[in-house]
Amino acid sequence: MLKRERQSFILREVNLHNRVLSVDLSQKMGVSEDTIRRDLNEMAKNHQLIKVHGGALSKSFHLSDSENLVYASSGKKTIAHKALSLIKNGMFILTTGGTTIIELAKSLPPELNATFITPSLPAAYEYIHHPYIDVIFTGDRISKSSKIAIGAETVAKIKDIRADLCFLGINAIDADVGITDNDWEVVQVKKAMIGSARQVVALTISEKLNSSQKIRVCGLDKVNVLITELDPGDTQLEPYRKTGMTVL
Amino acid sequence: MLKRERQSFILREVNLHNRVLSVDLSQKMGVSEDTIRRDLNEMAKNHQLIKVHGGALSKSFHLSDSENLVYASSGKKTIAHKALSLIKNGMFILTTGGTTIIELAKSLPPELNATFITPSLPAAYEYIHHPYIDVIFTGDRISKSSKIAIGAETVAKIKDIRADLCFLGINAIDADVGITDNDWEVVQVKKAMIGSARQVVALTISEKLNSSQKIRVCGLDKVNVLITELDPGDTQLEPYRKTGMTVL
DNA sequence: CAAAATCATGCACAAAAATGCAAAAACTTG
DNA sequence: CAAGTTTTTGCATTTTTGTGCATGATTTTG
Repeated sequence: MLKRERQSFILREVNLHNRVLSVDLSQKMGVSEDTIRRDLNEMAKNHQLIKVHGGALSKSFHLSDSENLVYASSGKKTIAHKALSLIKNGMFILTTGGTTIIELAKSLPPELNATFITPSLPAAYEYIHHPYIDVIFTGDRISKSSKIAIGAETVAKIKDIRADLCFLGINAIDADVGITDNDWEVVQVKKAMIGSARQVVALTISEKLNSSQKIRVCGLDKVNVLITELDPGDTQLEPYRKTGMTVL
Repeated sequence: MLKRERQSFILREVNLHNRVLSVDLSQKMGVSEDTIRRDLNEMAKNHQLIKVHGGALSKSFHLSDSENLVYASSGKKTIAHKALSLIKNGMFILTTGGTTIIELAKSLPPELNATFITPSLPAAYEYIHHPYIDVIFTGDRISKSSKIAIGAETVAKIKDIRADLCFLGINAIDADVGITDNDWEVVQVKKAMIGSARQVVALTISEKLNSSQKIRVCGLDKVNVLITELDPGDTQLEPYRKTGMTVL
């Protein structure tokens, strides 16, 4: 059994049962527990599941608000603040989900009047609490792990839209490889969003710069603006500035 | 049971009941009280709950000035509890939004495995946090006032469904007039939901009995079950029992 | 204040994880 | 396809983590 096969089996298993034990997996596939542990650690780093002592839990398992809160912190606030400058009244704006985008949603000024379109349930939930913003939620079936709507209908609906702006919360970005992610369905949705917007804005904390995942979302040529918590002149951003995109 | 699972269960339990006793938890999960104590201490350090002698309290219990809130929602908790008895594994369940339904969503047992279909954004947001439940959100444009999806597409989507159960959070009910509401668009959606379910369950606090609004949703002949916080034998419910519906 | 319940602490033991290392498998590349 | 390189895997060893139990301290309650 190849590593890839094994990992995709693990992913199926964990999403099906919501939890797996290293011992069980080791036995089921006839490899040592060490190997399973290494797989689980790798998959945890790719945000495919949550590693815990003794096994792993599905991403949809709700816990660690504290971790999320700590993790969000000031960097994401800085990013949100920079992103706000791009938003004008009357705009149609596509957004993904993700903690950075949620932070942005929470920072929207109360007098803003715009239409937000998103496949992310948590994002929609934030937007709906805003006094003026119109919210359009695309699609019906909602993926538990990513909490966004996925599938053909969502993609089709997004393709019917011509938005002014697309805010993309991203998982990994690299000057050569471009933007990558690790969930095929999510990538399909993101691709559709990129195709439907006049201007694409990528938001990310600097930690994710120069990293890459298994599935490609798009090349950097599609990205018009990159926003991180760093100073735009920071050397880490040099390779991205060179591609001609705006760096904020 | 893994440590994280246990803690997640505790969190759910404490948020649901506002307080937990170490002894109960220890028994429910078959671990020693020491372990529970250690969990509670750890969770307290992470600000997930408040540790007290003998158990723990919910954070929200302490934050919001309790008394009023708890009493106001205690009726709804009773209703939610009664409604739970109608839900079986594997069911397809349509629900509206509204505070009563949200209370129900929060009370769903963690091991439940069912599909919930709703046009309500807050309801979907609750369902998605549950470990097993599948969530389908109907429709795209979301009305700000009611926070539910409205319009032709939503109605069309609901009409394509054959659900086992429809939980209807209602605004006004009267033995003669039936169920009424005050938002035309919302009524259209509710009508579609009633038409798409094998069994219709109306949930309401007794306060709304014998009242009516401007727009009619349906007659009582369409309602199979009525749930209030009152005892089923209460005289206030007499007129409804007479129509032949089940009163819980 | 005294009995009962609850808690903190240290300890023991088992399960799981990290680490370093060598063998095996999978891939490059000429 | 064969030799060399990289990746993957299993094993032995050490460390860490999770759990229960005993003991004595502390808090609650009647």
